[in-house]
Amino acid sequence: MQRTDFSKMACSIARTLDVIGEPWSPLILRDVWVGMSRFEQLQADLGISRKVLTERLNHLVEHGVLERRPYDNRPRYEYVLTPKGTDLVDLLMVMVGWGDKYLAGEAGPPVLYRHHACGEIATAELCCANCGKPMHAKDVDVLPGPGSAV
Amino acid sequence: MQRTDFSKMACSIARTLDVIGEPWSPLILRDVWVGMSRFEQLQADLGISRKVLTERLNHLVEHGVLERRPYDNRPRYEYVLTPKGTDLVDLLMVMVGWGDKYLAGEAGPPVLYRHHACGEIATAELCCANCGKPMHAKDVDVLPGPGSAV
DNA sequence: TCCCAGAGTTCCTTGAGGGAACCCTAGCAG
DNA sequence: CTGCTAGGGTTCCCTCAAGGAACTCTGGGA
Repeated sequence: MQRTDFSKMACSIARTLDVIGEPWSPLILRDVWVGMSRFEQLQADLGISRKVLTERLNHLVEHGVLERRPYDNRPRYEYVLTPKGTDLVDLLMVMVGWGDKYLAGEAGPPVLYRHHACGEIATAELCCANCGKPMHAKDVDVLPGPGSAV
Repeated sequence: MQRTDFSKMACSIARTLDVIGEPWSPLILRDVWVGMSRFEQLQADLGISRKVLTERLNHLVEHGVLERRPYDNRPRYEYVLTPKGTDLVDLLMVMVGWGDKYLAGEAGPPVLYRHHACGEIATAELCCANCGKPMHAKDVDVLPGPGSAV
């Protein structure tokens, strides 16, 4: 939890950060995405403190990003992405794209994506949902919306 | 700075978080993006501690995301996005998209984007750079790449 | 000469992250 | 029916980063 509460700001970035902006949260999501779903697995893979892992998982469950579900008669649980959480993977894919481009170095990208639709190894790009053309920082004007603070 | 150093992990998400994963960093980037470039402006708009703002700006400049440039004969500086930083705005736009969808509430989205190419208010979507079709979590297989730790 | 604004720096206090040890709940083996 | 084990957490203490307020430094301008 940040010291300053971002959730009250009139900004979707700040509100998103309130959900997954804490340290480790995106990495937990990544692991769950690629199939690592149990407490012990996550703790061992990330090397995160058990206390912090507990806090993060609870926070993500509270916000509807993960679902905690039993997988045994014994008190055993696994964490899976909800639809809301699955949509957050978009964010991870964009982070991967930027990291691959600027930080991967000589070794090249650690993971690759094969796109089902075309069968090729490909990267993700931001496009306009309306016209389908590329949509980056320089391709848009920013305008105040209905939920603006002003 | 997180206690645990993410920059050594063989993961582009972790390495990206090492650059902009600290609290406030994405919000600083957002402000710079929409034209707020000076220390006093940022401090007043965000309500961030001056000490932390200094740390964050230095960190972002060191990593080549922002450039610190003088704008007066007096020792006055402004911060502007580098091309590397401009590419990070993609990440912000995806965060905005997710926040708008799940967290905006009744008031609606705080900001809107007008896409130059089509002139319409639009949202950003992730597409395959190869075939141009939508590319979300369920549309890809994840494969180990050349920079994989294994 | 004094005042001012921008851009930091210094100092103190509090509380979150790291790490290790501990606990609790089934199953199962003897 | 006792003890062992594994998963999934709690508890505790220590350190260091975030908050916040006060202070500094630089170069105009009145």
